[in-house]
Amino acid sequence: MRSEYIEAVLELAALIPPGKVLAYGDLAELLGDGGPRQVGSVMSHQGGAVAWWRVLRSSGQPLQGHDQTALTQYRLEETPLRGRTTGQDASWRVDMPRARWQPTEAEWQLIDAIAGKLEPRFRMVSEPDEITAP
DNA sequence: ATTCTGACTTGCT
DNA sequence: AAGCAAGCCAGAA
Repeated sequence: MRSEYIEAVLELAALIPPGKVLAYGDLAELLGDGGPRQVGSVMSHQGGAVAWWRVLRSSGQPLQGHDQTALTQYRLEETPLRGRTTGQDASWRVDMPRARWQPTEAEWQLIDAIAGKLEPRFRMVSEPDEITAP
C-alpha cells in the first residue's frame, strides 16, 4: 500500500467531526482512489492513529470486537444510534442516514486537497501489449 | 501465475 | 433480521 494513500485515508478520517461517521466506501469515494477494502486495510493497521469508530461499515454496524468501546464514544459524541444500547439483548447500530457526515463547502476544499495529493500518481505507459508470435 | 484472505458492499432470499 | 453469493481491490504466500 502506498504511504501516500495511507496518509490520505488517515487525514480524511481525521476530518470527520465528532458525532458523525463515514463508511469505508465513503472514504474511498471521496479520495477517488481505492475501494472499501483498501480503506479497511488502512484502518486495521493504522486506525489507532485516528478516531477509528467514525469509520465503519455502510450498514452502521459497529466494528466487531470493539462495539463496547465504540458505543462509549458514540454516547460521548451523541452520534445518532438505532436499537437497544442497553441490557443483555442489546442490539444497535449507528443511524447512518442521520449520522453520515455531509461536508460543508469549506470542508470540501480540505477533502479535495487531500484527494488531490493522490491524483499525481504515475502509471506505467506500457506499450508492449502483445507480441504477436509468428 | 494462481490462490487465499480481509475493519467492504450490494443485491437477493 | 439474517445469511449468502458476487463483485470488489490489494497484499501475502
